[in-house]
Amino acid sequence: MQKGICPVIVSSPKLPVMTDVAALAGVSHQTVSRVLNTPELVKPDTRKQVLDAIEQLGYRRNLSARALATKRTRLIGVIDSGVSYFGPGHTTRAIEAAARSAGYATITAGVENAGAKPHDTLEFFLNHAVEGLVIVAPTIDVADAVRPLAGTLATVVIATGLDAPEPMHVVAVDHEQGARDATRHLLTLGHRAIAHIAGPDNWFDARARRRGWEAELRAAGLPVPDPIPGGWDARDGYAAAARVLTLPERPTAVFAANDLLALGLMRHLHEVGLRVPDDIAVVGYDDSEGSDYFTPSLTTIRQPFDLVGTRAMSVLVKTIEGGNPSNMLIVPTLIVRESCGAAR
Amino acid sequence: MQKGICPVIVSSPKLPVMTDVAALAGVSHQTVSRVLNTPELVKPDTRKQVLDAIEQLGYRRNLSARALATKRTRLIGVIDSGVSYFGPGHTTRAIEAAARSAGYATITAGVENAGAKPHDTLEFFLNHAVEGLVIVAPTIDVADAVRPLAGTLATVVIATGLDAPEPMHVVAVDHEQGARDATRHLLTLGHRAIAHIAGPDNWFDARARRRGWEAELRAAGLPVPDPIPGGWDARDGYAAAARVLTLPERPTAVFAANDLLALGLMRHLHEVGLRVPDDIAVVGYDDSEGSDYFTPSLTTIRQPFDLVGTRAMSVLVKTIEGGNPSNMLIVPTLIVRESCGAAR
DNA sequence: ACGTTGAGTGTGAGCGCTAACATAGAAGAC
DNA sequence: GTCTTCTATGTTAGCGCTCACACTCAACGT
Repeated sequence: MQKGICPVIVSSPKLPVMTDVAALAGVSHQTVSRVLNTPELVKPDTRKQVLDAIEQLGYRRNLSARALATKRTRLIGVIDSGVSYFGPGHTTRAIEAAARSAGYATITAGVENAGAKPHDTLEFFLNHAVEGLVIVAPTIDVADAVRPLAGTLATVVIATGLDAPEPMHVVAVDHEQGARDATRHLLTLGHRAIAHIAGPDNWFDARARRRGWEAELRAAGLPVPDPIPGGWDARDGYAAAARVLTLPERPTAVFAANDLLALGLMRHLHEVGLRVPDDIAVVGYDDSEGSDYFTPSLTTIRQPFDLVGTRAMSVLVKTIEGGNPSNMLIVPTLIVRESCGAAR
Repeated sequence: MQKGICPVIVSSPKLPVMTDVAALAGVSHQTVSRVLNTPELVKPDTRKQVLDAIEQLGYRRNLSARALATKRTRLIGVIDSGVSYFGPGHTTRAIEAAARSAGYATITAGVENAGAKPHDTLEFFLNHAVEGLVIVAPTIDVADAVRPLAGTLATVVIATGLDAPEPMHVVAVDHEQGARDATRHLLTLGHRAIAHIAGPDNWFDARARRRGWEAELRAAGLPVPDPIPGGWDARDGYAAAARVLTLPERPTAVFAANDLLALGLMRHLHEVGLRVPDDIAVVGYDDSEGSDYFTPSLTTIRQPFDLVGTRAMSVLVKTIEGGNPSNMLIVPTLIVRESCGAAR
């Protein structure tokens, strides 16, 4: 509540424009433009003159004018779930970094935010004339909303097992394989009754993990019980635990669709006096921060989030710039820790 | 490697522009502009004509042209740490949502990403002519890098205890108070030797939490030991545990600067056979996801991340649009759970 | 001597929008 | 009925950049 001089933001005298630079350097505005865009076409002496003038005036080019003239915004839209889950958050950051070094800026918007529908988010991006779209951690409805656009707008989806991937590009993390690895690990340890707590059924990732678990059980000639419906949160895992324990054939191991589910599950098991891994083995997914310090530390599946983000951008940029992006399946890795042991 | 028709992105016939809409509606382009910007100045009949034409053509206005003409980009830069910590991630999402409904788009960039220095990130935002800047979870060096700009660019920092806050605006979460609450809670339970595992010393938040702990101990007439240096990660908490246990006066309680530190600490205590809360009480900070399902569940301090984001945007928008933002101190709340009990 | 090349630079138009002003016509004042 | 006022709309000139093209001048071949 102090009284004082409020440093009002004075509208600066006038930002220098290209012709100002040109005048100072003694060249035409087009030469300045060339120095900025195709420096190799400008004689070194001239170039230096211009660069000095730019420096001296503190000139920055007006990207709006540039976008207007070139019809390219160099903007990329990133759609995420709007919830700060560990994995997607990580990937989004990697995308931003990769975009920036490729000369693009990202505008991010969460779907599910404040009741915003996927359609609104798309509308937002379209208004901003993004040149490409990355969809992180897609749900069915987001994918459906985006699909009609994918023919005209470069689009990359980060997901495995997307039905009808064309005309979207897919950067696939092989969650099905990750889930198989997790399940196989438990099989190798001698477990024969392995339950699964699933993620939200409208997420592609959750479905893929479920499919991997099913496939591996089937490959081992084991019956496949119904997965326990879950979500992504610890409380879902906690709630699912009760159902795990009342399954007709009491499982000796549980594969949870993410680490938080596993945490909630382990908490519940602890409360009812069951020990992990001695009584029930648990495997999570994501290698979330802290999972290595849970008690017991969590066996889990690690995804290379940075790589995923980098790949997504490289595919997107190639698509935008008319290349032919190669496909690549990113395989997550099993991290063995304390939460599973041999079956009794 | 399938051979097939690659659906090349055909450059669309031509996106409709304002004059196309005007022609169809039988008005001038300026009337179209008015319908979009100041609809109340247009006669309802005309307005409907125009709106119908817009609908029919699928017209979207070109924001680059608009920005060029108005000299306003309606872009806001968000600087975050570049690491997906729980709190900042949450806040960033809230900022995005709030910005969108205020008619702005956010471009986010992490500092610390891929060795990018704060200066580069700032350069990036300046090139994009952002109208405002929000700094989430600031470190000393980011604040220092931004300070010189704050006179000319609307800037909001989310932090308490920022030295020389002017001319930046500050949306303050009273972490000092939060830390005092945490510490007082332990004092009330009878603890007299309360250690602190601190966050990274170059984060304002970490410093504020430390100060709160110190202030509360001092107010209780207790000696203030040196805080144990930590970080934000579980492994830092784990490492700090060893130092906690070798403190001259063995603490009966520990206040950790965030939940992950607390988790790492508890893990270590568990390994050496100490029980929480019976042997040592622990309080965390942030109410991170999962902290309510740790074993034991973690007493912690919860911040209203969404509110913080919303407030930050409201202050920023007011600043941009020439208002006089009011200050407000956001107070976090203590969440009591299992990880602390009465001192022995 | 002449055209021919090509490297380096300049000129003018125009991207799609808004701001400022100009205009037309209806409504009201006297 | 004329003058003013107000409402609704049209006209013109940029915003700052890039594109397409025009130009200049040396170097070179014939």
